[in-house]
Amino acid sequence: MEHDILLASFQKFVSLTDEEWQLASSLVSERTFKKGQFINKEGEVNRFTHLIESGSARVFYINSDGQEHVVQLGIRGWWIGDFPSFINQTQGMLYTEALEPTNILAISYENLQVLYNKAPVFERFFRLLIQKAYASFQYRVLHNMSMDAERRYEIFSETYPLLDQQISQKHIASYLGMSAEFLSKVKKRLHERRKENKRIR
Amino acid sequence: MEHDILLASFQKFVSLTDEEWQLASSLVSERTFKKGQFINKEGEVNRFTHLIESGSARVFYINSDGQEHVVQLGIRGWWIGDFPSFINQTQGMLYTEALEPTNILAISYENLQVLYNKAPVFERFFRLLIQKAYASFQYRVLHNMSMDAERRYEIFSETYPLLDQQISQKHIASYLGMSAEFLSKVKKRLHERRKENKRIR
DNA sequence: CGTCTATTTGAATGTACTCAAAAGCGGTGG
DNA sequence: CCACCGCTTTTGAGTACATTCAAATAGACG
Repeated sequence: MEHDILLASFQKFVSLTDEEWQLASSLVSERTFKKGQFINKEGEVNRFTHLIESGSARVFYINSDGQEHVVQLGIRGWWIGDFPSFINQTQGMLYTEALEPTNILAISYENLQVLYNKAPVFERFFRLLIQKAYASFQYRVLHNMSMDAERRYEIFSETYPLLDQQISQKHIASYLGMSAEFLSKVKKRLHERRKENKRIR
Repeated sequence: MEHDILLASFQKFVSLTDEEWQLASSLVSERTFKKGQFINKEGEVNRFTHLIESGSARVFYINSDGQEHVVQLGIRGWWIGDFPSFINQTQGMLYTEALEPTNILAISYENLQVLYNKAPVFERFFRLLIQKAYASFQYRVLHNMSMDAERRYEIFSETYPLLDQQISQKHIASYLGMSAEFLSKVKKRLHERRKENKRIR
């Protein structure tokens, strides 16, 4: 089916009638990005919210010293972007970049208002999606604040094995709040520990 | 006026008719907490959202090692609590504690639904409030990720001088993601730097 | 195949933490 | 009103976790 990943995403939170699905489907556009291309940039108002159909992307922040900090990672099925900017239609602080050839389903802010007005079920869906994003973000921050680098990576790789496979360690390191070199060392320690455990058993 | 801090808070985002204000005012309850008393605890569903009328409070997280991490601080005029828990009516991860004798205006989740249904302007208000909370939280996390301890405190004390005055350094240190001892050293360094600058001028 | 980027590894460094002790401050009761 | 108690803040010494820099290796892409 066309846009089946979008339907699947909706169905995680709500159920739709055929008409509702047709409506949503008609208001969605498809966008294709090359590796390294920006989906949006700092200072822009994020006019679209994006669902990844294929490929992967990262959302990141550049601080005053020019350092990049990854805020969010996404692969097929994940909604990505600067939520606060999109929701509030305010200037964003973040960049979103395709990490490989990436296909995206996009809904514009205007079309989303149309959806809200014609079918309240979508208001419910996006409210839930945003609430979940907020809660996940909070959860992640609490984890980062309270665990050391090794446990952060351990939990990440168990929670998101697909991300861990598909996305380069450089970006995962930044997402986890450590340098790329240090993640390399962390992984080495973990591997050695696992070998130890095998021998003991 | 009764509950004037609540009216002031509403008026930051929306304007209300007399009827709307009467309605809201009637659905608000007042709650008083002693120093050290918990407004809500981890594992509970946060049934109320709270606006501080007087006093102060902190929202914090206890990790698996028993360490506390302050997520939010509030004084008069601030809404506090575990937003994700209240919005989603799910089990919270956070504690909220009064830091001194504290008076709070509370709206229950049920009363909030009544408000939403009778006067859509409140739906707009709380959507904006939550969006702002999310955006602020994101902003703060990006700051914490990308600045060292000294700049974090410098920006905090400039942005929230009232918090800096009213709340103990122990909790501010935790909010800023550093130990209380280290914040003490940071402040000392800043004072010395300011003396230096005076001499040079 | 060659170039460019990502990853690994090691050494030196640094920022912030822990622990311990002293000093300061505020509240309470005798 | 003063003395004491408990909590917060300050200070110093030692330490640990993670960073930076540099160089070597591996891997991806045209």
